[in-house]
Amino acid sequence: MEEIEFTIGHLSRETGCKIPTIRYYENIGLMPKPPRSTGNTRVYEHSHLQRLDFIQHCRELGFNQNAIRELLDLTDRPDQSCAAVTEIAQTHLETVNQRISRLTALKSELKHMITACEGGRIEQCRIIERLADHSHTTSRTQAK
Amino acid sequence: MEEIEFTIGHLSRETGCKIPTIRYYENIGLMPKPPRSTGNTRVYEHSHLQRLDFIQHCRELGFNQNAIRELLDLTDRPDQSCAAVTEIAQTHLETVNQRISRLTALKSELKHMITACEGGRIEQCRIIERLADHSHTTSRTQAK
DNA sequence: TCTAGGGTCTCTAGTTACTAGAGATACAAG
DNA sequence: CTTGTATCTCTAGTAACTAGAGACCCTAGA
Repeated sequence: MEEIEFTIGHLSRETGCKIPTIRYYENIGLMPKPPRSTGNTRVYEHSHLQRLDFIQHCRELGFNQNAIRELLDLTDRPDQSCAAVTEIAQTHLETVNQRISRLTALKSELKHMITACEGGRIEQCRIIERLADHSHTTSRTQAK
Repeated sequence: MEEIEFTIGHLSRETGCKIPTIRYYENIGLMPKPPRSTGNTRVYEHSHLQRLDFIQHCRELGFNQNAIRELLDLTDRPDQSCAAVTEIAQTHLETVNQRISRLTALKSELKHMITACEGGRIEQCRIIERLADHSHTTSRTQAK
C-alpha cells in the first residue's frame, strides 16, 4: 500500500517543501542526513516526512530555526532531564498561548469585517486599533 | 499625561521594534512617511505606534509583507469595494483558522509534555508524530 | 548499444526581511 | 564652546530560503 522508502522529489511533493529547501534544512541540521542509494541519491522514509511536515508548520506559525530546533530536541533526546524539558516546553507554551490569543482577535475582526461587508454597510475598518494595542497580547480580546 | 508626538527612539522603545527596522518599514511602504521636525527628525504620533504594533504582531504570527500589506489596506482604503474586502478577509480568515488549529494542537502537546514531566514519568515524546501529520490541517495546506 | 528524458547531485548566487555599522548632523546641558 | 546623546543617510552583512548552472545516474525506446 505504501512505499516505505522514497526520493527527495517524492518528499517534496508530499510536503509542498521545495527540494533545495529540504537540502538546506539538512545542511543546517534541522533534517538528518538520510542514507544514500547506490546512485548517491537521498533515501527517505516516513519519519522524515513527519519531521519535515512539522518543521514547515512551525515555520508557517512564525517560529525561527532556533525555536524549531528546541522543539525537535524535545523529541530527539528522551535522555535529557525532565527539568530542562519542562522549562523549554513551558516557554514555548507561553509563546503559543500569546499567538493563539492574537490570532483569535484577528479572526474575530476579520469575521466582523466580512459580516459587515456582506450586510452592505459601509463601515470604517478598525482592525488596527482593535488588534495592535499592547493590552491585547495577554488576555483581553474584544470581539465585534 | 501622554505625549502626542514623539521620536523614532520613543517609538522603538514602546514597540520593541529596532530603529533601522522602522525606517526599513517606511522604505518599503508598510509605515507611512511621517512629518519631520525642523531638525529633520521623524515625528510620530499614536496612530503610528498602533500600526507598527500591528505589523510586528503580524510578523510574529508568520504573515509575510504582502499579507500584512493586504491587511493594512483593509483599513487604509475604506473606498474599496465590499467584494474585494470580503474576498481578502475571507482568505486571511482561512489562514488564521488553520494557524489557530495548529497552534492549539501544539499547545495541548506541550501541556501534555509538561504534565508528564512533572509527574516524573519518563515518557517518549510524540510531539512530531502527533502534530506533523497532514490530517491535523483542516483543509489541504497551500504551499507558497 | 546508443541516446533522450527526467530526476538527482553539488555549488554558487540571488531574494526577502531585516540588522548592524560608518560617518555626518542636530541640539540640549554644562 | 564642548560633550553627549539622538538622529540622519547609506552601505553592507545576516537569516532563511530559492533559483540556476552544469554534471551524474538511470530507465525506456530506436
